[in-house]
Amino acid sequence: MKSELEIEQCEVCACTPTLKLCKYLSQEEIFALNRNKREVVFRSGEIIFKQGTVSTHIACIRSGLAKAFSEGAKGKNFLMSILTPTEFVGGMGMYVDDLHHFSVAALTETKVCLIDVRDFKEVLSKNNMFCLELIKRNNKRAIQSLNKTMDLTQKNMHGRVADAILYFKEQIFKSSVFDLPVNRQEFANMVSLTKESLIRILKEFKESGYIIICQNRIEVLNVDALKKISINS
Amino acid sequence: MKSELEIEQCEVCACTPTLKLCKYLSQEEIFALNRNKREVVFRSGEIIFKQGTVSTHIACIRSGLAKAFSEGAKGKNFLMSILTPTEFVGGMGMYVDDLHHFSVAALTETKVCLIDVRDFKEVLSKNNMFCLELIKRNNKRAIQSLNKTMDLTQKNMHGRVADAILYFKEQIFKSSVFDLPVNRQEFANMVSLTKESLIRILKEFKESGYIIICQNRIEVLNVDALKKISINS
DNA sequence: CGCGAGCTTGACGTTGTTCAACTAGAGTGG
DNA sequence: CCACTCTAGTTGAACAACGTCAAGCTCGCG
Repeated sequence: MKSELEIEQCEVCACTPTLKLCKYLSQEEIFALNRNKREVVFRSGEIIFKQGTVSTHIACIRSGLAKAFSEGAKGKNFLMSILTPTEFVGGMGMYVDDLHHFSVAALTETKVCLIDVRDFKEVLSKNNMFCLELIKRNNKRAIQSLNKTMDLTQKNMHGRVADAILYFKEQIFKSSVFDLPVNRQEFANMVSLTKESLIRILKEFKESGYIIICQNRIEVLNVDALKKISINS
Repeated sequence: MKSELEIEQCEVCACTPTLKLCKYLSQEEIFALNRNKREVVFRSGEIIFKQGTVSTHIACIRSGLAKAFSEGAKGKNFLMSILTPTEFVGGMGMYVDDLHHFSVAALTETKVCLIDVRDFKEVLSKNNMFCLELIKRNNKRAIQSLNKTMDLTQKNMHGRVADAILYFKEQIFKSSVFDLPVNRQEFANMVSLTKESLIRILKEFKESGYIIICQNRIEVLNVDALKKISINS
């Protein structure tokens, strides 16, 4: 059984201001989402959702970092996004085939809340504002996804790598210095490159003085140069 | 004023079985959607929605063919999909920024119903099942979009062109013989290639006996070969 | 100390683009 | 009816971008 305190924390999880999905939920509905909820800690590297399996839960990242990635043919993976705390994930197959269409794995030790998709659907079916919030969130993701597809298909290597560095700096870590949570191969998978090409470009950026890179630590020195490369590529 | 007959037709437009978005709408709600609806015919080439403009309407394709395309930097366009009758389009910016995030243009003479997005939102805000149907449809599109991104970033030219031919054959025209509704440049934009590369590959497929191509008419002779190319690329 | 995984580098090969030239067909005006 | 032009399509040669392969490196760890 969960203690009162744990339920309190879980409300925070489901209703954090940055997510806003749940701002219109009643106490009763929050309780419904919490009913079968499991709080689980995944170690670095562990799979949270596996592409192709039945989607029984929605996950909310409580702490740590995770990656969402699509497993393509011949082991070619595409890293779609880095998931940070308070992000929801899962549910792309909801009302379609109830399958996971991509995989999610922990990049660091990651605590997630797993909400039963049936509870989620029940609240959706009764709370209209909750539906509208979900539509809004899905639309935001669709826009991002379209932009990413445009970038991947139209920009050259340099532009894509610059974009990824800026993504880590501005979206994920909100700091000019950060430790990459992915290895070179995974980084390359983010920008649809081979690891060799990625390494060469990181080296170029380093030699041009745009970044300092030492092991997995990156410091961005010249944001403007990277943005210029991103735009002109 | 619309005649009774026109309203009848419009109900068909909004509630056609293949769309299913409206199967849970009451007469009153259908009337609400129809209230400010405009039925408009666009000539081939005309813009229906322009990327970056305010999204005031949802369009439903009644007849003809249209293309949804994202306008990238330096005039590089990406043709996202061909829209056929009963498809809904627009609304990606709904509840986000109310802008169009891609353009839509008629490929042939195309009749569309333009539904005021405020009416659409009003029905959404009152009809839960309608919301759920929209979520379902958006999820389907998200899955397709993800698959397309994977194809574009991981398959080689031959695979992408084979996919596009099969897309026309199986999804759009449901026939082995069809007239391309796009020119070579637009076809190339679908598969993220230059028109020269596309032309060379079509020629190869022709010389291999997989297709007959004469002007804009394509006949698919060897589906299995194309599917094999698609998978192995 | 040796081992192994991830990282880095260089040489080379392939893929796909660019550029320029040419062709075919459709419209246009004399 | 014939030039003329304009656009879309096609082709080839040169080129750039990116991937592949193989080798060597680094560093943590047993």
